[in-house]
Amino acid sequence: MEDRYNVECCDLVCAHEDVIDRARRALPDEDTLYDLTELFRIFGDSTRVRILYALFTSEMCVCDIAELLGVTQSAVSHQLRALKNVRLVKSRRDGKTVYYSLADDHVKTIIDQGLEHVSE
Amino acid sequence: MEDRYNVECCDLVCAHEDVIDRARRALPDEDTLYDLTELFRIFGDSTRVRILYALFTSEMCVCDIAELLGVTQSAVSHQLRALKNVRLVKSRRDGKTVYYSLADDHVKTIIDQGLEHVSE
DNA sequence: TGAACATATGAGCAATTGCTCATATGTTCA
DNA sequence: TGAACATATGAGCAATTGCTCATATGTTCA
Repeated sequence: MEDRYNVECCDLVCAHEDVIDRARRALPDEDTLYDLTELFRIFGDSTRVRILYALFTSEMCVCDIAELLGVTQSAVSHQLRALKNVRLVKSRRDGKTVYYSLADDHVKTIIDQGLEHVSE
Repeated sequence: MEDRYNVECCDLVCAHEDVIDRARRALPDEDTLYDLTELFRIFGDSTRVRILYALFTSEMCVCDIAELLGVTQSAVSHQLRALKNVRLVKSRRDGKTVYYSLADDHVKTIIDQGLEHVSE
């Protein structure tokens, strides 16, 4: 059952078992890790980040976002779905038009943290 | 020169020009956007996030990280380079061994913000 | 200096991603 | 109800990505 003895790296040498064990306990569980990376993956595309920036100013309909960014309505719609899946944006329908807005202000906090890092 | 009249989306209707103009001014410049999405893209992979979590506990050598995560030394090395490119980790050499550690505590802040969002 | 070892790196491949195109769905209004 | 319109969605494709394999680079020590 215990497989910590199986030190295969680097021809059985070098491994600092204590450090590895400590790190292993710090690793997040599978589900948390999945959710977390999925969330950040969403921030890793310029079209999506542009959409989020646009929504900082006010809610917008799909069509307006498409015009603003110079991409297809379809592309915007696909990306909005991705943003919605991770609950970064929400939508409301008004007649034929669907307005999208930021789900909460985590978006801004996360982007600001990122900005702070890159602008050092 | 002015091309705001060119409302091509949705058969020339629907566009809320004021909203679009306001949003356009809020968009980040090209370089900032590039740096920002590149940074978040790095957080969008589970191997890289696992490495960061491991480094939360202490500095570690490449070999230890490889054993911890059960991936190749090569894979770890490639990912560490990516993490280094965006200045999330730094390294120091001690003889044949290279120890990696977190570059600063933006890493933790960003991940914590992400966690807070996904665990709502 | 050369053998041993830790790490870095390039090539190549399967999997993923973001887009466009075509079309489906949902809503309004005459 | 059906035409008009805003949005959503599936298929398909080019580009990107993360891995492994092979090997190069850097360091120590006898």
